[in-house]
Amino acid sequence: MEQIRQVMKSMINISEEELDGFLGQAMIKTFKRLASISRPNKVPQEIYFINQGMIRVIVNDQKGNEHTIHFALENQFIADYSCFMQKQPSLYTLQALETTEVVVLPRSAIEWGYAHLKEGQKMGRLIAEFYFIYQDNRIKNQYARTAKQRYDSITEVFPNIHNRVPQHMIASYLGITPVHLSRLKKAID
Amino acid sequence: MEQIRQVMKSMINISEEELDGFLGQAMIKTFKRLASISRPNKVPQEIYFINQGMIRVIVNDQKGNEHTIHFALENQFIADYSCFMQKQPSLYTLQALETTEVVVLPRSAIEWGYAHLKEGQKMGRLIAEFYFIYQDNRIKNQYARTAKQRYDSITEVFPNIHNRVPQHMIASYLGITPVHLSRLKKAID
DNA sequence: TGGAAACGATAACAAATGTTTAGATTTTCA
DNA sequence: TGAAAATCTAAACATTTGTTATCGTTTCCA
Repeated sequence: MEQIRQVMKSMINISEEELDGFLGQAMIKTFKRLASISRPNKVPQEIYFINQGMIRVIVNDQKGNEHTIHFALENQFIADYSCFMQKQPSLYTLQALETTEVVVLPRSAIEWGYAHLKEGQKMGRLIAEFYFIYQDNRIKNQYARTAKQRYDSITEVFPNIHNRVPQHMIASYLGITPVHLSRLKKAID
Repeated sequence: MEQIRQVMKSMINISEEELDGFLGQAMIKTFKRLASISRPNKVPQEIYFINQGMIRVIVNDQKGNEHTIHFALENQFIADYSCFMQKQPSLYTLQALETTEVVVLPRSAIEWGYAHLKEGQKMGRLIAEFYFIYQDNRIKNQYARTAKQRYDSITEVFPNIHNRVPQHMIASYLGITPVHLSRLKKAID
């Protein structure tokens, strides 16, 4: 649990004792490539912290088509955070794209943290704000940039993604078809 | 300042004395229809709470086209929150769509709240989480729904919008042209 | 309150994007 | 390691969406 300790210490003032108390409620799990870490239709009860590997967040539309909402990388927290907070059935699938090791934080641990960590609320605020900024950027780019421009700058957000993720999943993330992405790459802007 | 008091009391445990201290640092401003409340290229130093009226959040692309990112309604907090937090020059314009009265919360008041209100951090967390959920929904819908479906359900998020906002601004929010929206409305799904 | 500007529908045409199919190459994993 | 599956490009065609222009109607505000 060394990685998550470092990340938490970089975000808030927290003692070793507090960290012990918090992480004592967590456990480590490993998922194989393409395994589902979380599935739709049940209320999410866990938040994950990625030690190693990579997670893809997927939503399915009515026609059954998969759309890639997000990629989560090492040292990041990930969950269907929206449904977790609202205690609603999830719409997302969390899928391991590689052999992936995560720290599992159950809801009870999160609630314990808000109640007992001196800066627990601040930690929650910072994580929410981090994802708010990420999403705000996404939405901004969706309006103000073309798919080609978003493709060309994708490594700013997901470094090394081209070596870790097949191109059709990047197309899915960009909201276009794989065929169209193949065309865009070839195009002279 | 009665409205913002009620909203804050509904979010956190806060005493009248704390509210007095916090709101003593705020002031009320009124903007005329189509006036700019905040402009791009300077670091946002204020967060607004809408007493009366309506605010449109706009981003401009390289070609100078306007895109409507968001509509903010009565009893909501609004700002270029992303740039406010990062202390970066804003990319957004905040425009009053009607005569609009706001409570202005300067950065110093926000920082004072985090430091001195017993549940100031929690208040910050709840606001960030509220907007996170809103954005998550937007992104989800962008992937899993057509523009027509998003148009048909827009009043779930912005009640009464059709009586308050011209259709071409709704098209702009949906990310399509006004001509195309006019076509979609007529189409039999 | 009256003239100017904004607004929304529509049509014709252009451009962007999706769909389907095929084929060559690479990757996976039993 | 070798057969099966996945991946990427390409082309032809279909569909969706954007662009431009026009024309009544409504709204705005000096």
